Amino acid sequence: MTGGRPLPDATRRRLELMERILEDLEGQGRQRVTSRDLGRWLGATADTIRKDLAGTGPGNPGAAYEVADLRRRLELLSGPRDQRTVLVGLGSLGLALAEGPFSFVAGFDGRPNRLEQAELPFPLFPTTEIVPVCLRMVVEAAVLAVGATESQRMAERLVQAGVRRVVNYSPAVLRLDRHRIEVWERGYLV
Amino acid sequence: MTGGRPLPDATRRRLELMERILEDLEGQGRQRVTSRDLGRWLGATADTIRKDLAGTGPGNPGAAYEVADLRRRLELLSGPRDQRTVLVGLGSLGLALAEGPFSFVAGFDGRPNRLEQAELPFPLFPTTEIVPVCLRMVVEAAVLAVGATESQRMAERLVQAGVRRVVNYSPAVLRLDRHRIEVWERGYLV
DNA sequence: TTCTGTGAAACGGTTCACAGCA
DNA sequence: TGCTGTGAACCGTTTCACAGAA
Repeated sequence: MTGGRPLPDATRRRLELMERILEDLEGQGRQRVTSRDLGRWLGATADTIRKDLAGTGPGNPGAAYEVADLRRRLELLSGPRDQRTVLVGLGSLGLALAEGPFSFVAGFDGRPNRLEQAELPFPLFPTTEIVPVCLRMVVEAAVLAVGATESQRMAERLVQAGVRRVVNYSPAVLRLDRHRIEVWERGYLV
Repeated sequence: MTGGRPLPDATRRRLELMERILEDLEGQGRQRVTSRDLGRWLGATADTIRKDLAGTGPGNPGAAYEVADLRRRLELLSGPRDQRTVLVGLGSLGLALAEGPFSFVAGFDGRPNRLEQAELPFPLFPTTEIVPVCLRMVVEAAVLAVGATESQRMAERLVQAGVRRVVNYSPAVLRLDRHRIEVWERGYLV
């Protein structure tokens, strides 16, 4: 991957997960990983993993990959991972997600009392303000935690506001142009 | 797809989403959909959609697919969708998910007071009981809503109990054999 | 015209097979 | 022996091109 060769899609997905697995392994003090183990954890074969890593730098033939080393290689590829993300919906699910691993830059809810009562480390706005606020803040991603009846409308507003990625925790499927917007459906198992 | 021809993997994934989209469209009283629209909503081209549907039955060349009809076709393919699912972790996130679109057959938490206090429509057990309870109940899927430090251990217990699908809402990545277990990572955006 | 249906070609990704290093 | 690296074959999926129906 010396030049700016575009990573295959499937590879990119695996590499992103791999990065977090390596983080975890390093935190546990583990020094090496084989392509075989990585393959198991990523749902791929060892061959595929080695291909994914092809060109990112030399490994240790005969030994195994050095965790810290491998991590450094991937960091170069992945670039900055944090995205400016907003939370839409401050019900019990939304509030629970607010504590989670996301770091939100703003929150929205349609109910005025929610906006006053919630104690969150980011500014809150009514959902009618989604478009102007997201445009001003240059928001890239959104987490949707609203009811089934509102999700589609809220999602459309987010798209209108230039959001490129939506993680949908609402119980309804979103009908968005998935050629332009990346949608992750979260509500159901299947 | 007349015989029991195995559906391509990519196709199956799209069909599952499509089924829920059709449900929604029918609920809104919409009568027809084109392969082009479905493609947009599913992140594929119209060609691909038509190929996915190839052999499931006749469409209406010149007109478009009839929503109700298409839905009936897919139901035959998909079979029963509900799975026996358990919820692990009864913190704020777990409790919020308990209200959500899942229908759980049991819940687990490591803290005895949580088991007493929570008012949920399914039986609760300490996490030490995961293996026997899940085996007895023939559980197929689990939703993990515990902290980063516990998730790996809980996941391993679930696997030991025969669970085949884990939806991970914890902030840590799971290291499981994804050849055998289907894992959905939910914690992070990427 | 606008739609679906469908072989055939093209593409992308995985697996194979084997070379090379510890 | 156990590991990585990599061209080549293989296979699943998508795209193309066009036939046919409303």
